[in-house]
Amino acid sequence: MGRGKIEIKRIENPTNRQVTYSKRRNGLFKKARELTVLCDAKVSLIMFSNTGKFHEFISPTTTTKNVFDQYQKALGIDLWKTHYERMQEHLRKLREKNNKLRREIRQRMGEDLNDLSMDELHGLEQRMASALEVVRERKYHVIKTQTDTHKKKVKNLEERHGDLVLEYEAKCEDPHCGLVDNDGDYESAIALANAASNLYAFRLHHGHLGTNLHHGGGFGSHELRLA
Amino acid sequence: MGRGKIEIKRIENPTNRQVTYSKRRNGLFKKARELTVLCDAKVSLIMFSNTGKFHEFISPTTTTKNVFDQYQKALGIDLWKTHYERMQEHLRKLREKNNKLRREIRQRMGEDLNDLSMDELHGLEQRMASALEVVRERKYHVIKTQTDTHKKKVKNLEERHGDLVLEYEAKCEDPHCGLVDNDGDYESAIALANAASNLYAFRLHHGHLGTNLHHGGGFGSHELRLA
DNA sequence: AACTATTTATAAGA
DNA sequence: TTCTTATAAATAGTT
Repeated sequence: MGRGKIEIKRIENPTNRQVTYSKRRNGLFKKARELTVLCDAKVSLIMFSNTGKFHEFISPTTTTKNVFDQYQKALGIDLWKTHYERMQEHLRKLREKNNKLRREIRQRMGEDLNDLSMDELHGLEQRMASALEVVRERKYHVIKTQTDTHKKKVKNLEERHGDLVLEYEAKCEDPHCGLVDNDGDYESAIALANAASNLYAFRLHHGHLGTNLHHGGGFGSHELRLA
Repeated sequence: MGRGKIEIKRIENPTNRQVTYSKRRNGLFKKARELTVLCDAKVSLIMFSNTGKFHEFISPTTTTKNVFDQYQKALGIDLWKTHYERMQEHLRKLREKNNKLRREIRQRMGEDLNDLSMDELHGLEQRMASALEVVRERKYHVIKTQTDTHKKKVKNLEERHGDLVLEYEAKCEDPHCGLVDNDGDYESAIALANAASNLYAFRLHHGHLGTNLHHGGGFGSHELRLA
């Protein structure tokens, strides 16, 4: 229909093709609209030109989603079925695993034991006992580490204290020491004395702790008290 | 285009409408096909007649699902978004919960303890210990129930045995008993004798078990051996 | 379903 | 793109 008849095959001239696309697209839309009105039908017409341009016609009495849902129902298929099903399967497996984990945990918390046979109970008990042992060992390790650190600090401080005391005594025996000779400054001597007495108190306090730690079984009793 | 011009409005005559629908539908399909070929375009044409009949045209170079995916991409929407999103959210939550459960269980199995503080370790230990106690009690309960059942069975059998023995002895003291009087049938006497001796063996065997169970501390030692 | 008189769509040109 | 117009195609009403 036009000045000349044309063969129905791809139009090679791009401009021509584009023009024809535009004209015929409008014709198609018009026909679709007419069909919708004349025959009370629902029409969905979606088009993509070869350049990717998108156009659509949808009957005013419906929506594209609606047509799609109806389309799938009419064909008895679900185009996103595999996608959904994979998700559902994933969900199902996760839920199952979750339930197993819950059960395991409940049993390890002392619940849900009624269904367990003697052997199962026995196995559970052994596993729990050995796990408990691991936890206790870990706790012991943490205590020991902390204590060792503490011990080192104390040792270090004691040494520094000893040095200070020696130094202090040396100073006192020194002929320059004492109130007779006031060449040294008074305040610094006071500070030194204070420092020494503070350190002594510190030594007493930590010495006590240290002694306790040196006795065998110290950790054991510690653990028992903490357990 | 036809013998007369028609107004574009719903055709009230159903037959007429149906005929027009059929004719124009074909025309639309033909035009869609021509557009596909001439302009190298992708066309999806879905139609539902007012009677619910479904027809579609789809360019041979694509699929309906494809057109729909492209359609959604072109519009930047996802018609099934909410559905998907709810599923994804569900999945995410389940996975999260799963991980928490795994961690809890691993810790109760004595793994993954390094990140735990002293207090956490202590709490875990206590929880595990008390759960272990529950499991042990349950096991004790199962043992006790089984043993009680057993005991009852033994008692029952012993009583029945006693009755049989009495009955048997009574029969032997009976004047009809013995080889002198052969009124009774020989085979049944043999059978009775066999039954009695079997029962005696049974009594000895189970009597031993029963004795063991009657002693105090039986359960305790039982438990220790099984633990 | 055909037929066909008419209307409508559109190819080519401007 | 849009308009024009000669011509091809579609189709309303009829058989």
